[in-house]
Amino acid sequence: MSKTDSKNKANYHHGDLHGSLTQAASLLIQENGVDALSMRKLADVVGVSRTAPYHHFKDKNALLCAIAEEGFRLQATIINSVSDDCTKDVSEQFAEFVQSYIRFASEHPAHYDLMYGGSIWKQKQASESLQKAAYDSFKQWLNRIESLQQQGFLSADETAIRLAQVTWGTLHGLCRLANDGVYINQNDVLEMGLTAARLFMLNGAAGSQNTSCSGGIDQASSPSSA
Amino acid sequence: MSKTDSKNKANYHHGDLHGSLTQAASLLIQENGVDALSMRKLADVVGVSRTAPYHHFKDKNALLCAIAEEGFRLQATIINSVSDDCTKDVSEQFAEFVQSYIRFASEHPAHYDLMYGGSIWKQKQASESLQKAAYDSFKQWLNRIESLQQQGFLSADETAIRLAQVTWGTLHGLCRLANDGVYINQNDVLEMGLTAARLFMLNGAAGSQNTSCSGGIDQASSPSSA
DNA sequence: CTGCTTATCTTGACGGTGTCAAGTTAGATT
DNA sequence: AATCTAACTTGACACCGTCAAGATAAGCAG
Repeated sequence: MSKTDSKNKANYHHGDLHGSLTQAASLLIQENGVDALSMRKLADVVGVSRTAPYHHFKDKNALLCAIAEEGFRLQATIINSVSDDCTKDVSEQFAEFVQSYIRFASEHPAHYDLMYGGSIWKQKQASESLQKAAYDSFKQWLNRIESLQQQGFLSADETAIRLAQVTWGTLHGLCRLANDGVYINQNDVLEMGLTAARLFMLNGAAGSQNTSCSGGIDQASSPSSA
Repeated sequence: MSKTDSKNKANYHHGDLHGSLTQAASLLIQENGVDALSMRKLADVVGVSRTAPYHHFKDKNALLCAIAEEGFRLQATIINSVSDDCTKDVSEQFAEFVQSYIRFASEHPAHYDLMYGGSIWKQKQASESLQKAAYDSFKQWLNRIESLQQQGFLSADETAIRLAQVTWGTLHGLCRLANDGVYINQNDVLEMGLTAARLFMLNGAAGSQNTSCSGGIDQASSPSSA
C-alpha cells in the first residue's frame, strides 16, 4: 500500500526534508540544468507531495538561493585546497588558481549559473546570506589581486578593485561562454584563461618569488561600487 | 461585434503577422526580459489567437532565434556607425569600439541575452542563419584584433584567434555581469571595459597611427576551434 | 459565377508549471 | 489523555508551450 518504503517505518514526517531537497535539487539541476528543475518533480523525487517543499523554502527562488550558496561554499573549498602551495612561484600559483576556477565552472555548470546568473540576481532577490557568500568570494579574489599588485605582477596604474573587477570579469566571461555553449571545447577555455592571465600580468615583473604565503586580509568594498 | 477595429475591414488575415510578431516580441522582451515572454501573451498583444504564431515560427525557439538574429544586425549597424572614423588614433578608436559594444549590451539587454545566452545556444538549437550571424560578428571582431596586432598594439606572442577569444570574452564577461545585475553601475562597466583595453594593449606600442583605414578582410576560423 | 486549392487563423485539449487555502497527520508537551 | 504545533497532503487556480482538427478567406481554373 505504502508508496515509499525506503524506511520501513511510516514516513509522513520525512525527517530531513530540507537537506534532502537541496541535495536532490543539486543533483537534478546538475543533470538537466537550472531551467529543468521543477518544484513538483523535485518533490516527487524526494517522495513528498508537491507543496511540502514550501514549508522549508518560501519560494522556488529561496531554494535556488540556497543551492547557489552551497555552490559558493563548494567553490571556496575546491579553490582553496589547490592554491595554498608555497613551493611554486607566484605566477604559476595564479595560473593554477585560474585553472581551478575554470574547472569548477565547467564541472559544476548549474551551480555556476545560479551563483552568477541572472536568474537570481537580476529580477529576483538574492537572499541575504547568498549576498554575503558572493561578497566574500569576491573579497577573496580581490585579496589575491591586491597581493599580486603589491608584488609588482599587476599594473600599479589601476586601483586594486578595478583590477579585480576586470580580471574576474574576464575569467567569468570565459566561463560563461563555455557554459552557455558558445565555446564548446573546455581545453580551449583553460588555455584562454591562461592566456588572459599572461596578458594581464606585467612581463618584466621582477617581484619577489616567495613572499609571506599567508596573505593578510584587508577589507574590501563592494564589487559594484566605484 | 468585432474585437479589433484597427482596420475597419475584417482582419481574419492579419497581413503581416510575421513582422508584427518579431516587432511586438522584441518590445515585450525588452520590457520584461526573455523569460517573461510567452507565446500566448505575445499573440494576445498582436491580436491573434494563441497558436497563430506557430504558422510563422515553428517554435518559440525559432522566434527567439529570429530576434537574436535581428540583434546581431542591430549591433552591427550601431557599432559600425561609430567606429569608422579615421581622424582618431587607433587605440582611441578601439576604446570607442569597446564603449559602443558595452553600450549596446546595456541598452538592449534582452537582445544581448538572446544573442549570447544559454537559452538558445546550449540545449536548444540555433537556427542556421543565426549561427552565421554570430559567426560573422565574431569574424569582424577578429579582423579588428588582427589589425591591432599587426600594428603592434597587441601581443605578437599569441595567435590572433586566441587574442580575439580572450578580449571578446573579457568584454562579454563585463557585459554579462552588468546585464545579470551583478555589476549594477553602467558607468563602472564602461570604465572597466576601457581599463581592460588598456591592460591588453601593449604599453610601448609605437605603431603607426593612421594606417589604411579600410581594413582588409581575412578569413577566420570558428570561435570555438583551437 | 462555381468549385477547388491553399495559406491563414481559431477552438479545444493535454500535460506541464508555481503556488495558495484548507484540511490531515503525527509527534511533542502539558 | 488532551492539546498544541510543525510537517505534510489534497484540491484548486491561473498560467505555460504546443498539437490536432476545424473554420475562414482569398486566389485561381473552368
